[in-house]
Amino acid sequence: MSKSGAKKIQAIRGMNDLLPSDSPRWQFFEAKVRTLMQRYGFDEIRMPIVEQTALFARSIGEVTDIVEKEMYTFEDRNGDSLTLRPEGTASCLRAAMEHGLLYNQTQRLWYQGPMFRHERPQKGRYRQFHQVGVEAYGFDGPDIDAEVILLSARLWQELGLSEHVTLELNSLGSLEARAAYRETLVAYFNEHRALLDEDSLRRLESNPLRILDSKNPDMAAMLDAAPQLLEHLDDESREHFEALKRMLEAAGVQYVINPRLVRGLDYYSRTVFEWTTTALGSQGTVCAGGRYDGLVEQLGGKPTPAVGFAMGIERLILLLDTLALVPSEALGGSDVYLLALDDSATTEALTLAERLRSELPELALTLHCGGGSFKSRMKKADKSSARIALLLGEDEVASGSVTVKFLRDDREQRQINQRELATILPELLTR
RNA sequence: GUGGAUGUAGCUCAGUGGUAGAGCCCCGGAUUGUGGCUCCGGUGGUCGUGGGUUCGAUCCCCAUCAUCCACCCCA
Repeated sequence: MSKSGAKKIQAIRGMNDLLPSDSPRWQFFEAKVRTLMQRYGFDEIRMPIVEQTALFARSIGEVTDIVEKEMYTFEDRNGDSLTLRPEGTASCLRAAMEHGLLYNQTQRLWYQGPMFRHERPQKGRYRQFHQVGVEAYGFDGPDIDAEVILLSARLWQELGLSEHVTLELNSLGSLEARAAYRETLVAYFNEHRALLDEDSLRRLESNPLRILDSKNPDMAAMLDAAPQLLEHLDDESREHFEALKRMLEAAGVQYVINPRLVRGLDYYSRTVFEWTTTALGSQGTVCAGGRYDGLVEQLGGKPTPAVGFAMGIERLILLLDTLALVPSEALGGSDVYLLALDDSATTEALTLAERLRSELPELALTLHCGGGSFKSRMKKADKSSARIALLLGEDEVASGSVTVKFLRDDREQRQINQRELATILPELLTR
């Protein structure tokens, strides 16, 4: 509260602080992801948050909502148009191409970090949000499609989410087949123009496939009778899709074919998929991706097949939270709280803490700082997650010992020689 | 960009046209070196911001900002 009356500065709308009480679940999630990627042979890549605006315009599609109205775009001091990345696929591909990672070789990459889209925030949707992305380059068969889907399925399993998410699957066909289907569809919609709502009329120009996704009940019958994407696939895409389905079945992964699953970004072709949940309100997609075989060429590289997906970390954490799936032992905190009984032993407490940290590198020890009454020091020990409090008073200093008090178990406290602490403390903590 | 709801203590929320309260939290004490339970006391708010009506507004009116939810779109 300032007396000056100056306006409070707050965080930008839709950009959230991650508070100390939140970060343990993020770390829990991130640790799961990191080891999983390693187990599947995917290597981490890190890209800048800012790119040339043209990268996104050329990859995501000029007429998509993201590019048209959701990007944080600004001019650099030298007049270049720069953009805060709205997604990771384009950046990842740019980096891989720029450093020759696609030259005569395949790549399996993953990344994690903030993305930016200027949308109205709501539950599970923020202007700065975080994604984990997975991209595989140079594989054209359905095995890699299955592999990345299985990777995601295993993550749900490890997080305890399997029962709460559904895999939706579709194929968009080759870019040529998709373009042909698009014309058929536009012709159909034009025949039934009178039934289209305002949004759909707009999409008829921009992205007619998305009309299939409409939730408007008045259009349901007309949409049901519309030409089906899956019936207009080219033979190669059809075989690819059938093979993928067989592989998923062999691996025991359940899926639902959703012929209206289209994905919003222009670069997708063939396989597209989404993992959805009903537990998060209207932002039900927690992970989505697919194939984008044409994108490398579109960005000026040699034709290179590619497949990938991105998951929304906020949404997944929200889901873990609502389902109470973050184990309490993952919540971190200290093992031991070391306190001087009064100010006379402050220095001894400090040096003892340092000695223990040298002798027991695995130990999480919080040293009481800031004085206060003995009672308040004990209260802080209690508030901490520590199972053991180490007390250091005049008597202990005089005898070179420390009092060990158990804060969570019904055990007698005891006095231990400071020199024996490093060997005894780990035992006391495991029992 | 559109619609709806909500802004009172650090948090969760009551409340009234006569300048505010509870619970939790925090601090101190009951208990000179022993936390959690209990009891007592205390700190903390220009009632989102700006304007209007009024003798007087936290309350009524207008505007604005923010948050949440939904639409759109997306992870």
